[in-house]
Amino acid sequence: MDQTAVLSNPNRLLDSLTAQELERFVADSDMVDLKFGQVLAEPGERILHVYFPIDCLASLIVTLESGARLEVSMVGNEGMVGVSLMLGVQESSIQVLVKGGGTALRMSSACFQDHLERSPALKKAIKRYLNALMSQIAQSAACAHFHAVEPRLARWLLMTHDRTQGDQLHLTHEFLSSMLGVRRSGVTVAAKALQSRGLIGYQRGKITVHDRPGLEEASCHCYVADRQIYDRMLERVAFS
Amino acid sequence: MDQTAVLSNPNRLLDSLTAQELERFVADSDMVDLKFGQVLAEPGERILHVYFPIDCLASLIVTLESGARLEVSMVGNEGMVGVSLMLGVQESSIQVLVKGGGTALRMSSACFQDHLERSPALKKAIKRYLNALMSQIAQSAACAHFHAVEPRLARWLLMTHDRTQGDQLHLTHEFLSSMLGVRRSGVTVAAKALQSRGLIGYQRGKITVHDRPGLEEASCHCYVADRQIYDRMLERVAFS
DNA sequence: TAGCGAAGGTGTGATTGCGTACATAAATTT
DNA sequence: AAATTTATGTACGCAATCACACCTTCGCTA
Repeated sequence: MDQTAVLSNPNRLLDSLTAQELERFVADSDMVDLKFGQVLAEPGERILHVYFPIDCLASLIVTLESGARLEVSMVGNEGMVGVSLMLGVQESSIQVLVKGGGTALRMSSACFQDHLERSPALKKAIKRYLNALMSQIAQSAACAHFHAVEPRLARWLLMTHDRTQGDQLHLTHEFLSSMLGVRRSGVTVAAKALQSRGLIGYQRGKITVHDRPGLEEASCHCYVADRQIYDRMLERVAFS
Repeated sequence: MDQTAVLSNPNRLLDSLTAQELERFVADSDMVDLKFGQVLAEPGERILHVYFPIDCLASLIVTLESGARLEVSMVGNEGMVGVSLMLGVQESSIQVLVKGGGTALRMSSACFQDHLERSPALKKAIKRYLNALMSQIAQSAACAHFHAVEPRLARWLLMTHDRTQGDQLHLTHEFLSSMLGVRRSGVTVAAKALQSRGLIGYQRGKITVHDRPGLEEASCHCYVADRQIYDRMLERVAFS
């Protein structure tokens, strides 16, 4: 993706920037290619860069002292990595992992903070995003606690699908299990159930979404709730 | 509690304010008495006031469409209710319930936003609080998902105890069950287990903490993790 | 002081997900 | 082509929790 493409279809948090602001923003950032598995932030470590996903996808993951892991949110081109800088906090409190390779705009922390001060539109967008993110994490907390693996898997696939181009996702059961916080074989069972109903197909780390409406049916209401959170956020940015 | 007492021992988010700032802040707010069960915010509804607990305690609660409820965070005098205003969002995304009666400083939303603009120290403190809150919600998500009822109950009691004066807590099993997101009888069993080990005592809605170190032993590591989150936040406020 | 409602104790069977273990199968390397 | 690694399928016993139900006890109020 070249500069032109970015300027015409950037990260959605940048939608409300004026052409000038956007141009400056892009000029001050690098277009980077992020690979699956890359770690963008580690709890307790300093945030050196912020990332605005364009067509990549990242996960926010909590790790307990037992080693158990759970994804609490995902970030696609509706969001950014490194929000806490906007709160004046230089260290990440959570791990951020690339789970879908692709491009992102990367900017140094200092530069980002500078842009925040200069552009009220950017600041406003990021603020709203932060609010959405928090709501979403809270929703995920309840979802992970109350809902069964199968609907959660369906939800997760939908959310991932929404944030990705194409219907193919590079995801092993092993990986999914650490996102959902369940055993690998638990994922296998749930995935088979979805597959047997024709909703998805998969083979060795490649999941294909076949029937979105069916998946929505199979997922918990949290999928809809979640979409609403981000839709409302983006609406407001647009109208403000 | 009178004005003088408040000025000498206010909510901890106000610690870093200068005497002048604090005086103005208090002058612009009301001292209110909050009762158990009072609702301070409802998802989707407008935030009319913000609250800075002095010796009361509130819960942030997510309710799913099924009616299932889960507490994702609690707010004592280390925090505030209505943070999203600092992000320019006027509606609460979560329910806030008073679970420990007491006093709080209440201020109108508009006035609060005004103070935020005027006082960099206040703004800084609230920002850091927001960051802590988000980390804490994420931690709670993993905790609720992975940990058993008994350690979670122990953790919950400790956290509540930390934010309350005295060792007596007004809490029925029914209420606890909706905080932890489990059945009422599940709480009964867990509470009995803690009681039989001499860690707590209770009778008809009154829980007494007998052995804090013992409770810490019985709770999951999340209690410590959580304390660290807020300790770090307050440290930084002090040094900044 | 009788009655009522709220709070707590207990039990039973069903279900979900865990821990573990082992088997198969597809890709990758040698 | 053989060996190895990675990914997936499956099974079994166990533990936690659920859903439901019923009983007891305490404290308030009429």
